[in-house]
Amino acid sequence: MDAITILKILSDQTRLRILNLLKEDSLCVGEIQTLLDIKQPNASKHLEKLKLYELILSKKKAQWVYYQINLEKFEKYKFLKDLLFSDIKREEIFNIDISRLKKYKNSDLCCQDLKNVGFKFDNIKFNT
Amino acid sequence: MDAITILKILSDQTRLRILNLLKEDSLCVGEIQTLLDIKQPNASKHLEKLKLYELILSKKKAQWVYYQINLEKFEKYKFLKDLLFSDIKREEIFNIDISRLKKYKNSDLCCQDLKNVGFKFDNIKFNT
DNA sequence: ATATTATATTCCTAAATACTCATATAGGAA
DNA sequence: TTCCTATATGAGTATTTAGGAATATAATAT
Repeated sequence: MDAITILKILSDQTRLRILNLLKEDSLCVGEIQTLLDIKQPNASKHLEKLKLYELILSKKKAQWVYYQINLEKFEKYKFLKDLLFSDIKREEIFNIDISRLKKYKNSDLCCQDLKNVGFKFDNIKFNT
Repeated sequence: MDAITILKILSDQTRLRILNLLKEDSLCVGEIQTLLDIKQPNASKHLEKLKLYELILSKKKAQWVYYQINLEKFEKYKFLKDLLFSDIKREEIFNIDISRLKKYKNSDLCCQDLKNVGFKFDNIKFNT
């Protein structure tokens, strides 16, 4: 696995948004799909690619598949840390995604609820 | 200019090889073309792209155009430093390119000579 | 069993892009 | 001027790839 391959994987906005979320927390496909407001097959395919090149790991729990960052890769390729934990923080889209993630985590919604709410999520007021 | 754009620019082996050379020294098109053993229009186009996104700067001297790293970008995007000065050093192709560059710099060849020698450069013994 | 939900996969299309060849531009030398 | 060299640009091609729609697989629930 060389640097070029990793750069190619990263140079897609959807995948970078996914990694940006996963660096905060482990998430299942449906959560990612809703938080980023993308189609399910699209989310699944990007996750497959990220997993194929070992940037993320997966764990199946019942019918859900949870994905998480693979810290090993982040230790090997040092540029990944600066990129995800520092450089992209200046860009709005990644901050918005994190806000939505935090709003979700602070709510009492579960994965299924979130999927039902969909991208109307932003307009919901929570009592937490 | 966002991180994705920069990642797209970097996720091409030829461009990364060019940046790898330029991080060592300022070079003209013909030198890059020969050191990397690629066609002239190809070198020119990659350099144009790197320049368009301000990863490199150019300076014209007579009929030669010299390109150099744009350090400003490397200050702004911290991941660039780790990538170029640390992560890719583990990969053979980038080390070979640097070796050829050093061999050239230690010789008394100039840009024109190098172009004439072409990729037979590797077999030449220098008396320096 | 059937129904429902979560995720993955297949097929297709549209867009992006790296490369080559041929040519154009621009500068220097004779 | 003409010739030669350095670099840039244009046209054409081939490959890659992100995304959507439809479908398949897998697990749970009733």
